[in-house]
Amino acid sequence: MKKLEAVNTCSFFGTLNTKEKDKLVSVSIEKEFNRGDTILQEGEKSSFVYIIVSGQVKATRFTPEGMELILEIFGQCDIIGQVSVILGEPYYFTAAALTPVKINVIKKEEFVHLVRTNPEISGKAINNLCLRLRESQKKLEEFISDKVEQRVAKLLFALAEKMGTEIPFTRQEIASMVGTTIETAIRVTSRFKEAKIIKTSRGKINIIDKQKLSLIANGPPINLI
Amino acid sequence: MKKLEAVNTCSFFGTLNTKEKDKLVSVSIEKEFNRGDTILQEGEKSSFVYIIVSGQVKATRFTPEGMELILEIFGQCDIIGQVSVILGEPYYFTAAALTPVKINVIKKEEFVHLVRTNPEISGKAINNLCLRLRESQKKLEEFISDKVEQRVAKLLFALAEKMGTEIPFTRQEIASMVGTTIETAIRVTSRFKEAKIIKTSRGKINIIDKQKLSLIANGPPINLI
DNA sequence: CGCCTATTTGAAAACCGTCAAAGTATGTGG
DNA sequence: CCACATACTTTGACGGTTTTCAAATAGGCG
Repeated sequence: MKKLEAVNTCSFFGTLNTKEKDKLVSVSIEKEFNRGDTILQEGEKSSFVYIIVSGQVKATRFTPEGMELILEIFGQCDIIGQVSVILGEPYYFTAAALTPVKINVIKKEEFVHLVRTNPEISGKAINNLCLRLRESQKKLEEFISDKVEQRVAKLLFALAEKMGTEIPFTRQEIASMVGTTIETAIRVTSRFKEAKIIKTSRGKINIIDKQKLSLIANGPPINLI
Repeated sequence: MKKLEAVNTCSFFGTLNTKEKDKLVSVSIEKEFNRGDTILQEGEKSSFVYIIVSGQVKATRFTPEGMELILEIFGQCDIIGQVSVILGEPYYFTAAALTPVKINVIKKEEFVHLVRTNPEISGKAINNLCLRLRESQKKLEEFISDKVEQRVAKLLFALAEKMGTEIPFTRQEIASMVGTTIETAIRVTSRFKEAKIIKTSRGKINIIDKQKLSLIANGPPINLI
């Protein structure tokens, strides 16, 4: 009964009764992915939702010019493909594993039915969508009012809050999250390193001075040199 | 029974039975606003949702540097304040009437109860949130991959689709919708005018050549001069 | 007519993307 | 254990787009 793992772990399904959980488990398939694996691809017909049991997943889109944009990072209990399934459109982004990932796959019809018939679940879905909408709107505002340096500082600060002071992303991924090029991301992080705010190594960043980071993120531009 | 107007007009409430509609009407208050009036203010406690019966409303935020950003334009049947009410946070933006507006005001508790107990309504809410999330994510991508000229072209094209070829916005509002300054908005629209794509007058823009607009919006940069 | 707001234009500077080239860690196979 | 391949990181120079600051013009309304 390994599949119960997701159902029991995820707050999203916490309120189901035993019978409902059993049904959910019976219609779901468990899959595993390694770092880098593609879970679903932009443009594919959206026939399944994917519930993350463990691990992290990035949702990316590629602009016509080939620039990667990371829209969201999903973690435990997040549901991937929900919006596309509900809107009846092809998957909007490509989802790829950032770490080894365990996932429960549920058929579109089962998921929709579950959301339709279970008020607790639809309530959770509404909450979740509200949070994501806010996040997206906040990012929009950041793009308009912040320089790249501030955006990177905000990102690193938020990631540090969420996953600890060691941040396992490449400069390219940092760039894709703040919507810039790898070169500028490197130049910005290099300045942070100069200022002893972070330490860098291949594929990861360690936060040393979170306070200074939040100063840069929120305050006016600060002269780092 | 004027208040029934909103309830009957809005697809959001179309599936309620008579008794439910009556209840909704009994707990809502009808209000009217003139262009420029503030309907709700960012930071206020979110105690009501506002259902637009007629007219248009802009949702704006001001960056710390005083730059205005128009997040969304709401129209008939849209619900303002929904996300803030559901998340239990203060209003996230300021809503101001773009035209004369009729609105039904509903208490937070009544609205939440309605969404919780009526599966049809929660379904509609989920749909609505999914659409808004997609919109927001698309805008994010635009900011990263498009120049101002393309963003303005996209905006004008979309507005023309939605409200006809006469677009009743000032250059400042155009600027706030695409996240730029009024000066660049003016420079871009002036170039469009040169190229006979639009005509401009104080506070409004008339679209002449929608096709060329969509070329600029989607295609590669085009030399206008 | 006079005032207020919206629009316009110019010039300089900031910020960031692009292109090109080189350096450096990590792992693999011999 | 070394050498090589690969991917990640770094740096410099240049140019294009957009912001900023400043000042002038024009439309609409009482």
